[in-house]
Amino acid sequence: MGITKTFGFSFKINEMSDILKALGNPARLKIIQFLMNSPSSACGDIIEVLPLAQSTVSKHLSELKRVKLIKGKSKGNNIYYSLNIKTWEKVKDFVLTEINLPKED
Amino acid sequence: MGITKTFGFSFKINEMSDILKALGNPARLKIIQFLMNSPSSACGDIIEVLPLAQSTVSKHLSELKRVKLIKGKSKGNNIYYSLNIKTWEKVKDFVLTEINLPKED
DNA sequence: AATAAATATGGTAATATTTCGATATGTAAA
DNA sequence: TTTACATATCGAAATATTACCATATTTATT
Repeated sequence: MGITKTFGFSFKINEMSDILKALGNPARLKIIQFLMNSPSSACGDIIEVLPLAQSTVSKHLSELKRVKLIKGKSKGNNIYYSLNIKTWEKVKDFVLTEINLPKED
Repeated sequence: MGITKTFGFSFKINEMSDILKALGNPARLKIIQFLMNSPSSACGDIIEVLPLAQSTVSKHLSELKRVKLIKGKSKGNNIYYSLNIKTWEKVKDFVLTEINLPKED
């Protein structure tokens, strides 16, 4: 089908998998990494570091905005993107605490 | 297209986004969570906790195996799956250190 | 108001993903 | 070696994703 079943899963699992899916793409992951190193970057600067067309990058930014991993602010002629720390912390918390490693290997 | 560009991205970004993509699905994320709480579970037990057909779960397990998030061991009539700690640690490291949060918000 | 610059959106083609039922394969037991 | 059980694979249909070009929108400047 191509349609992901969400019924029968907890809200938390669905929410987190949605965020992780957004991170599961080279372009989007690189955008996140870029924004970590260069907080509040103009859209144009992000486009520059990616090997993709402007319109493609724009769509990736939209997707990251949708899951609230980033936020954009208009300033003059540009839009400056920055990370949404809250969501990133959510990911960290999930990876670190929600899912606990067993003792053995 | 549906085809993800990997050319122009570092190996690390491509590798990590591949792993994160595998985690970015409710069924697969739940499998991981389940294996955290019940290390070394029989395939059948995993199938039981998911609202999906057996064949569908099998494919999700394959995908998790492909990115080395889990490993399976035959034992008698069953296959027991467990987490691949190394890969999970890789994810944790990436989230914690490769990507550093900026000070500001 | 016209122009320019930055970014988003629409349209579309190619490919990927998810799901299921049916079937195949493997593994142990009778 | 038949039977039963557990798991994987096949085949197919529906939908999703990614990418691009072309164009629209937005915002500031002239």
